Amino acid sequence: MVQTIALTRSPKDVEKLAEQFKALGDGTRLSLMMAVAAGENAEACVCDLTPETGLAQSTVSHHLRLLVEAGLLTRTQRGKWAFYALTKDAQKLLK
Amino acid sequence: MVQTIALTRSPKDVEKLAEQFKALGDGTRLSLMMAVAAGENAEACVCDLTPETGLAQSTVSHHLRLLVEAGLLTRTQRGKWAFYALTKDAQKLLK
DNA sequence: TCCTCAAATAGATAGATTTCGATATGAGAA
DNA sequence: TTCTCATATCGAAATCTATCTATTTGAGGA
Repeated sequence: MVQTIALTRSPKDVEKLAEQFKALGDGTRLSLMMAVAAGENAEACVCDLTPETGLAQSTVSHHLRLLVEAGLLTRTQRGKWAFYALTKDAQKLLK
Repeated sequence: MVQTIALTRSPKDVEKLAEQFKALGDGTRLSLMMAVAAGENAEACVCDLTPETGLAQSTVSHHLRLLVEAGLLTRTQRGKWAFYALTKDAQKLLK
């Protein structure tokens, strides 16, 4: 029998884990996560992330919101800019 | 800077990884993966998996196909039954 | 206060996904 | 070969998702 994270979790946790996998299950969002992780101090603002994707700013904002809701990114407002950073959960799933 | 699997991969690999996360990003499929991992010899046939989900047999078959296509399950025909087991990739992502 | 700029939200649309019932395939038994 | 059973495939419906443009919000500077 193979030991997995999943096997140690309750049905509710399975849904949460599925939500996190789903959030990572999109090329654009996975690239955003990589860009955040690669950023200075392991964080990045929307202004830096948007050009890298080639998508509209509103689309990037939408994807970042999904990642925050899934518990994979944190959002911090500093001046006019919003900075995103990986959560512990994200580091665990991506390491 | 946070070290991640993702950061070590090429754009093509990122798409493959995103596909695998996407496959795991559904409660039904994640539960199927858990059921397979928990099965005897870490494998299970559709006949065992279908009742657990409460879904139609054709729906379960469809989800299993997606998991195979993503490289997370293998399929082996033995007699009339099809047995599914986790791949190395799946064990890595779920451990 | 008023302007500017970064980011979020709203609303719309094209395309993808989940699910089902019905049918087809394919392996072993008779 | 013909029957049965496990699984896969087909076709359709409802729902969800990714993306855009346009607009709004909200923070700092003038």
